[in-house]
Formats: sequence, structure tokens, C-alpha cells
Amino acid sequence: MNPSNTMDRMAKALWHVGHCSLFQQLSAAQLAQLELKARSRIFPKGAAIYLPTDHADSVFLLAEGRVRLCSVTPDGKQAILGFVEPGEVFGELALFQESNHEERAEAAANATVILLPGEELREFMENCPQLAIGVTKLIGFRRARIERRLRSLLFRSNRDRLIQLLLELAEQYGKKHAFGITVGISLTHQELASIIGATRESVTMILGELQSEGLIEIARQKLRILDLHRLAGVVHMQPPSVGEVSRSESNSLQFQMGIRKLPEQEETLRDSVGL
Amino acid sequence: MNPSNTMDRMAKALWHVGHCSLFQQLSAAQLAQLELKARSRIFPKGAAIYLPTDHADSVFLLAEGRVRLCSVTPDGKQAILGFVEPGEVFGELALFQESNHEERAEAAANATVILLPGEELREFMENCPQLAIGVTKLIGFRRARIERRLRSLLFRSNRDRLIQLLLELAEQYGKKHAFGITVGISLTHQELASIIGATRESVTMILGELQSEGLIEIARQKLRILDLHRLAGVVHMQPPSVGEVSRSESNSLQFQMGIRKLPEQEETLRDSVGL
DNA sequence: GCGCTTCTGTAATGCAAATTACATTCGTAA
DNA sequence: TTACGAATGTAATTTGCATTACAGAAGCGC
Repeated sequence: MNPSNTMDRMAKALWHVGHCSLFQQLSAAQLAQLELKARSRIFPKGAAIYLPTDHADSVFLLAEGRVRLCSVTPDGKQAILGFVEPGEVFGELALFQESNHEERAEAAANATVILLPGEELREFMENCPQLAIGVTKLIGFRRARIERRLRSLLFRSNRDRLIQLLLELAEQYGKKHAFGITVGISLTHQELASIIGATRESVTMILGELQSEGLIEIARQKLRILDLHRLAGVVHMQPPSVGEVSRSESNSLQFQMGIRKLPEQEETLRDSVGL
Repeated sequence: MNPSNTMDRMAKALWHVGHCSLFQQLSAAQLAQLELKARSRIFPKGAAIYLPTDHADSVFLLAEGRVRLCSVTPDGKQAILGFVEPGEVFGELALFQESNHEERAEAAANATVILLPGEELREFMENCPQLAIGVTKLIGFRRARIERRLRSLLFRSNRDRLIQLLLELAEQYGKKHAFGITVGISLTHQELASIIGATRESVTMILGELQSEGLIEIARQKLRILDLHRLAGVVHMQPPSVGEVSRSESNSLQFQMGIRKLPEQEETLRDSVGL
């Protein structure tokens, strides 16, 4: 690691910290101080950023790439808790829990991550209530999402959960087209399954059904929703709004929690994120 | 509502707010100011404190009684998210979400509740970072719990979830006895089921099995755990510590999330809370 | 191109748990 | 004490999904 390399990374860290919505509250001086402590790291696709055993005392800010948060059981079952998109913070619970992480974060694509020492952040929060409130909002927002996912696991069938997920994907990555909406992210059936808490086979079957019902259309990785309203109707929801520009809300960490069997090898999010 | 009654209530509110761990951070002056805005209300057993539709902009502090948080579907399925014990805060997500509550809070026993206007609290948080950090910790703590519950729903069987719940109850309400641990709270099978996300019948059967395996003993509402270690072993967990005094940690909001069919009538937590 | 792996599709079988349908006991208010 | 609703116990039946087991297709490095 030569000096210029280090400088480059630090410069990047500075830029990204300043542009993360969570830190908008800080004054220029504070930002500079925080950035002094920030360190940036690059993780190749598939690499683990932290493990459930790590006693991490750092908060992470994703600069580039995509990160997957998942939970794994000793016997190899795995669930995807959510994805982190650039500009988002993750691992934020370590800020206060004096315990270890309870999940695993891995780079779903080559990822540049900025590490912010928890110690520092806590100090900043004490001096800057705005920041503290921002963090509270963030954690609360994600808690609300998890509660929703919990509910859907309790109350809804595999099929309904998958449909719900498709609707969320449409809202997040959807782009209106001549006929229907094309979803600009491609996930494998296995990943969809891990998100909603089902098996790969179930997802394959359900997608097939939905297609033959004329609700969606699948052509090699490309998913298109033909009848948004009818789809939303099935699960008794309002059809989400799908913009031309989309990417509705950047407060991500989306998706439901799911389960999947870990086949002993890396599984990766396809990189092609159209749109 | 005559004046003296009002005064009485306000005095109570004052006392309780001052004694809630969350508000220890505030100075005497701040406390007094907050208390000016606090209002206390009494809810009879079974009454709803807030509904999923309420646009509540208040945080609640339970002074006396017990509150149940649950989630209900349009078709009558119901899940218990957790219970609130005296001294604990609830409804805290409303502090920031500009939306409605997503759950329902009802008095599981006659309950005295102190209402703190969200507007006020937000102001206090801006002036007192300690308070903001306290709130963050609280929300984060509960989020971590929910994530654990989600995992157990995904990865564990009905049986294992029930055992886990029994262990938690032992830790919270357990009291060491000559042989085994008596659990000082009595919940109906239906309630246990709603907490772990199973049906009443399943719970009845599993409890029966556990009894015939010599792990527990049930005699009219009274649950006794005979072999804590073996029980914990079944679910691959460390046996929880059970004090003579117990009530380990007051940061409650315990239990897993569950499901149950709402039989169109009130269901109440038995009042007898031994210990 | 070829061969490899990763993904997708399909179908039979198994199983945990919900559903349904009662019988019994308990608690408690009349 | 009786009577009634609530809580518990048990069992047969159904079902949603996981499991298991392949076979074909698509992507990709060589």
C-alpha cells in the first residue's frame, strides 16, 4: 500500500462521507474531523465485510458496489436480510450493542466501503443531536421494515410473498415500458427464494404460474410485469408507483428476509443492474 | 373528571416520567418541563391504546399494568409482537415515522399510561443528545430482538420456537425452586401460540410431549421447567441464567412474534403474575 | 467450438403443521 | 351448586412446501 494509494482512498472517503445524507447535518469542521478517522477499503465481489462473530465497532458506509446482508445457520441455511446500495450506511446496530454482529455482510459486487469508528461516531452524536436523530430515524425506519417482513412471513403464503417482492422490485428498479414494466435488476431464483424465505424450486414454480396467468413475462433474466394492477390485487395492495426514473427512495435496505440452502459455494448477485 | 382527580394523575405522571430509565438523562428542569406536557390515562383491561390506523404522534410510557402489542390481519389472524411491562416505553416508532402505527396496543391488564407528545420529545432530543442516544439504543435493541425472532421463524420448527420461548420466560419470570424453575407468568396456550407463530393445537401437543419427556411439568396454568439444561440443549442454546429475584433486564418487549386466529372475542393475559 | 458450471424447469414423495371436529376440564359468575 | 364460557386435550384429514432427484438450457472460460 503506497502513500499515493492511501491518499487517494482517503480523498474518496472524504468525498463520500460528505455526500451521505446521514452526515449532511455536520458542519464542515466536524466533517473534516470525522474524515480524519475514516478509512476506506475495497472488497472484491464475494468477500465478507463482516461476520456474525466479529466484534465490529465500526459503522460502514457503502461508496460503490452493492452489499448483501445475510443470516446463516450452522447447518448451512441462509437468508438474505437485504441489500445495501451506494450511499447507504450499514452495520449501524454495532454502534450501541456491545455485542457482536448478528448477521453477515458480503460484497455482492466489488465494493468500496468506508469504515467509521463507532467510538468517534458516538462522540459526534453527543455533540450533534441532529446526527443522533438521523441515526435514530435510520434504525427506526429499518426496524419498521423488518416488522413488515415478519408480518408477511407470518401471514402470507409463499406465492403472496413472492408477488409482494416483485411489486417492491418494480417500485425500486422498475421502468415503465410500452407494455408493462421491466424490472431493471436480475436476481436468480435462488436469490428471490432467499429473500422471501422459500426454496428455489418453489420460486421457479410460482414464477411459471404467474407467467401462464399472464401476469408477468420472463425471458432470460429479464422480468417484465404485464399487469401491475392485477398483481397488486392478488395480495390486496395498492399498486406501487413506478416512475420513468424510479429508484423512489434511497433509504433502502429493502426486501424481505428469506431462507435458502447454502450449496457450499459462493452465490453472487448478477452485476447487470439495468436502468 | 374533577380537578383533584386531574392533579392526582399529573402527580403520578411526574413521578413515573422521572423514574423511567430513558429520562434519567434529563435535568430536573427539563423533567419538569416535559412533565408539564405529559398526560396520564387509564385503560381498562382489554381496551385499545392505539390502533394500526391511528396517526399517533405520542410516545407512551407504561406506569402500571401490562400492555400487549399485536398485529392483526383483515381476516382475523393475530400475532403478538410483545408485551410491555411497567416502566417501559412503547409506540416509540411514531416519534419519527410520519405515518400511522403498524400495530395495535391494548391493555392486557388495567393499565395506567403516560402520554408524551412526540413534538415535545423531539425538541428535547435536539437539546439533549443523551436522550437522543437513549432512544436510539432502545429502538436498536428492539430491532435486534425482532431480527432474532425473524430468524427463528425462518430457521426453526414450531417445537424449537416454543422451547426457546419457554427459556425466555424462564429467564424473565423464572424463579428457582427445589426442583426446577417455576415460571411466574401464566399465558394460555393460545397466547403462547400467537407469540411463536403457531396454532393453539400445536402448542398443546408440544407441551404435552415436553411433559412426557420429563422436561417440563404443567399443573393448571403453572409451568415448571424440570431440566433447564436439557431443554436448552435441544435448541442448541446456553441455558439462561435464572435468578432467585429474576426479572433480569428491564429493557423488555420480549417474546417472539406469533400468529393466531382471532376468535372474534377479547383475549386477555391472565392477571396472576406470580413472583 | 467444447466442456464446465451455474441456472432453470418439472415432477414424485415426504412431512410438519394447519385445519377440522370434537370431548373434557376448569374457572367463575349467577 | 349449577351453568356457562373459556381453556385444554386428542385425533383424523388436508395441505402447503420442503425434499429429492433429475434433465435441459444458458452463460463462460479455454
